[in-house]
Amino acid sequence: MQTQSDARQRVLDTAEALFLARGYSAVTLRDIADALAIKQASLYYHFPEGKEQLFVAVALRTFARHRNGVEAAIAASSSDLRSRLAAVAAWFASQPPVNLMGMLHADMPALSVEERTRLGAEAYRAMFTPLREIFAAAQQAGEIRVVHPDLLSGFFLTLMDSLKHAEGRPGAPTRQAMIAEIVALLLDGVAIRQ
Amino acid sequence: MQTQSDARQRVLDTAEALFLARGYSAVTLRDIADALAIKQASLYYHFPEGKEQLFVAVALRTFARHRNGVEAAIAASSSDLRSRLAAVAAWFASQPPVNLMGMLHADMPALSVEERTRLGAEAYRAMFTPLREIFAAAQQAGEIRVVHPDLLSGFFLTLMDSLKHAEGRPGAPTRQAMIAEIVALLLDGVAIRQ
DNA sequence: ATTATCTATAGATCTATAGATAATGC
DNA sequence: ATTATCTATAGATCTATAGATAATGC
Repeated sequence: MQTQSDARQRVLDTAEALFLARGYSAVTLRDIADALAIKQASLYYHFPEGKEQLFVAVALRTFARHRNGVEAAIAASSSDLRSRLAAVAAWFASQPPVNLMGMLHADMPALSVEERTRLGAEAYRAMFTPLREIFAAAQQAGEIRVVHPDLLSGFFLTLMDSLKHAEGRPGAPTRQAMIAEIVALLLDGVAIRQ
Repeated sequence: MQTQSDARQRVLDTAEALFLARGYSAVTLRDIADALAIKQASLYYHFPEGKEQLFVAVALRTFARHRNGVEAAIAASSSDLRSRLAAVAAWFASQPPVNLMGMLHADMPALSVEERTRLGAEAYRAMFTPLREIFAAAQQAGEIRVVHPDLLSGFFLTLMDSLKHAEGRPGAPTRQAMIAEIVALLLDGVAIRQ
C-alpha cells in the first residue's frame, strides 16, 4: 500500500533539493520540471493547488523528517547533554545541508499568512522543542548554567546552518570536524582558563 | 561635493532594506519603486544596468559599511579577545539585522559568475578577515585553544545571524542580552565544570 | 478506471527600453 | 544642461488551466 506514489515522491525530492538550495522565490516550477525531465504543467497533476502548496508539502515533509531524526538521535544517545548534542548534531550532519533558519525566514514573506504560521509552528515543534527540552533537562540536572533554553536551541540550530555555509569553501573542514567543534564550543567555549 | 545624489542614496537604502529582508529573487523592482513612491521605470535612471547591478551596489555598500564598522570596533576595543568580540558583536547588533551568511548563499546562484565571485571576495574581506585576525592573534597569545580561525569566524558570523532569527519572536531576548550570551558561549561555553 | 504525462495557451507579472515632461542650476 | 521623474510598451518569463494521449491495472 503506497499512500504517495513514487512519481509524487520524486517531485517532492527534486523540489526539496531546489527550494532548500535557492529558496522559494528563486525556484520556478520550470526549474523543478526540468530537473525531473518532465514538462512544467505536469507538476499540476501531483500538486493541483500549485507552487505554494508544493513548497508547503516539501517543507512539512522536511520538518517531519527532522523531527523523527532528532528525536531518534536523542532517544538513542545516553542522557548527558554532551552525548545528546553530539547525537543531534550528527543527525543534522547526515542530512542534505540546509540553511533551515535562514530559509524559513527568507521564504516566509512570500507565503500566505495561514501557511506561514503553520510552517513556523511545525518547524518549532520539529526542531526547537526537542532541543529546548534537552537543554532544560541539562539545566535542571546542574550540567549547565542558567541560560534560556530557547536561546541555546536557536544558537545550536543556527550553528547547524553553518554546515551549509562552509560547504565547498576552499580548505573547508569535514562535517564531522565541524559538528565536533560546535558541540565543544557550546559546552566549553574556546577560552583557555588558567 | 556629492558623488552620489540623495535620490540615489534613497534608492540604495530602500533596496537594501528589501533585499536583506527577503532576498534578491523575492524582491521586484516594482516593490522597491513602490516603497519609494516612484514608478518602476524610474529606477533605471539611477541604475541603468538594471536589477542585478542595483543588488550588487547594495551588497557592496553593505559590506563596506560592515568592514568599516567591524574594523572601527576592533580598533576602539582593548586587545583581549573578550573585549574585541564584544565590540564586534555590538557593532552587528547596532545594524539592521541581516541574515548575512544565509542571504549570501541563497542569492548567489541568481547572479552572474563574475558578480558572485566579486561579492564573495568582498564579503570575505569585510567580515571574515578582521575576525579571523583577532582569533588568530588570540591563539598566538595563548588566550584560546587551537581551532582554525576561519571556523571560529564562521561560527561567530552565523551566530550574528541569529540576532535576526530571534527578532519578533514572542518572548525574545533583547539584542544586548543575545550578544552577551554569544560572546560568553564562544569563550566559555555553558557547561558547569566541577 | 487510474496514473502520469503531454501540448497549447491564457493571463499576470517582470525586466528593460524609448521618449516625454518638469524643475533646478549655471 | 542636468537631474529626476513620468507614460507607454515590448519581450520574456511564470503560474495555472483545459483538454488530449498513452500506459498500466482491474
